[in-house]
Amino acid sequence: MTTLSPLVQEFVLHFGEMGSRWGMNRTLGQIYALLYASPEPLCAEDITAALDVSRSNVSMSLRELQGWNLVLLKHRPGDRRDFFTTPEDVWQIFRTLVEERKRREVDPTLAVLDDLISRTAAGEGDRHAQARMREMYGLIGQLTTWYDDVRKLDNPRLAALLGLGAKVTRFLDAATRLGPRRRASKGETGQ
Amino acid sequence: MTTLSPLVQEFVLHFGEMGSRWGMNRTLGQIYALLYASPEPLCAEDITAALDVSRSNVSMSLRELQGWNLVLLKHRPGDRRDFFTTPEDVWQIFRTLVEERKRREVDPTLAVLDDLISRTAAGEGDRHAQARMREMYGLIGQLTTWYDDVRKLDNPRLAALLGLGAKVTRFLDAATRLGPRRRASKGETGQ
DNA sequence: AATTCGTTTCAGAATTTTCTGAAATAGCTG
DNA sequence: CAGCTATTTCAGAAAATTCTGAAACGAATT
Repeated sequence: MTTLSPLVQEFVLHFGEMGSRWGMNRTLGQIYALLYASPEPLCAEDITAALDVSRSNVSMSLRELQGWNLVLLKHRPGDRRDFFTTPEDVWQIFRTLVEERKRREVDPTLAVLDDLISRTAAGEGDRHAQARMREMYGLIGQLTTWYDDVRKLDNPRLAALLGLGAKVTRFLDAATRLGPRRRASKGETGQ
Repeated sequence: MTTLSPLVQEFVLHFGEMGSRWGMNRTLGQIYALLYASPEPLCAEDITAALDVSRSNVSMSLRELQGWNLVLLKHRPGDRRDFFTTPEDVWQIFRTLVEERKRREVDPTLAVLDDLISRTAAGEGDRHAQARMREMYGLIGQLTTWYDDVRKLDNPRLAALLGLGAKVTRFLDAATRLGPRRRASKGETGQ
């Protein structure tokens, strides 16, 4: 990793560390960061040199990152090597990331809950457990349908939604007739 | 794990597997699931028996789950053992979970980006890298301020926001004067 | 102050995940 | 098709994480 400027190097190392927390691994995070920060596409050999990891590791990681849609393949005329970049639009990257995490972290759970809830309960304990599972299923279901809606927004509208922030309550109150904001009463956490 | 009904057992095992994908580990996930599904609080010994993991592992994991605010300590009169449950309100659990992930996954990155952006660039490459970092910083910043706003909503209002789903565009268009929904034009991905 | 019951700590064992290097594969080019 | 260059695969090495058992600790009780 000797050819990188200290600035980029720190960026890359940080993403390496975060990689593990984001369901990737160190190399995946580092490669992504390197490509993200690089002004032009890099080939596998460049990456090997820059990060000082084995050529095969780079190859496997690039393949996986392509599976995540987080890196793109580019070709140069008269050069048969593969070059790689990250998508330009950070919003698109964000959408991809969320989509991917939903697929890996949420969907399987939803499927299991759906199955378990429909089983016939064997006793009082099961009955209670199923009630709890239904609560969880309901919550996750609401979140995912909301997400499915929001996901369809184009970038300007998504940005607008984010920009709205707290002001969204005004519309909510108007739309749902909850009336003006009350003090939290017993039984509501209020946050 | 012989004393659990098949239904609860499957639930527990699934959460064990998912645990790893959610930044926990298997035992953490299993204990949480067990407590979540259980009709009443359990003590550490109960958990050891139910999951067939070592007593010390249960102890450490309970401590960590308390750190995540995902399990609560309960006491019974005339019994000096500690008993544990999960918070009742699934919304609260969800809030906790998101908060915790933000703290672990987002905040550190934001701090690093903030630092790196303010450094003086050593060359053209650094200049480009910093521009990219600013893009990323801007996106994450927007997301977190939005989150900070939404987090303050009480449960009914949060539910209302979710219920709104796609209809939110109407308010957005009204609020931002973007005009009626257009076809995506060049430079917008549209999703 | 010794006993009992419950909890915590921590070194190292067991397991899982990640990474490497050597060999296989694939696809041009002359 | 022989010779290159670039890429991929995969068994096992290396590293990181998770788990255990034995011992320490703490606090109430006799």
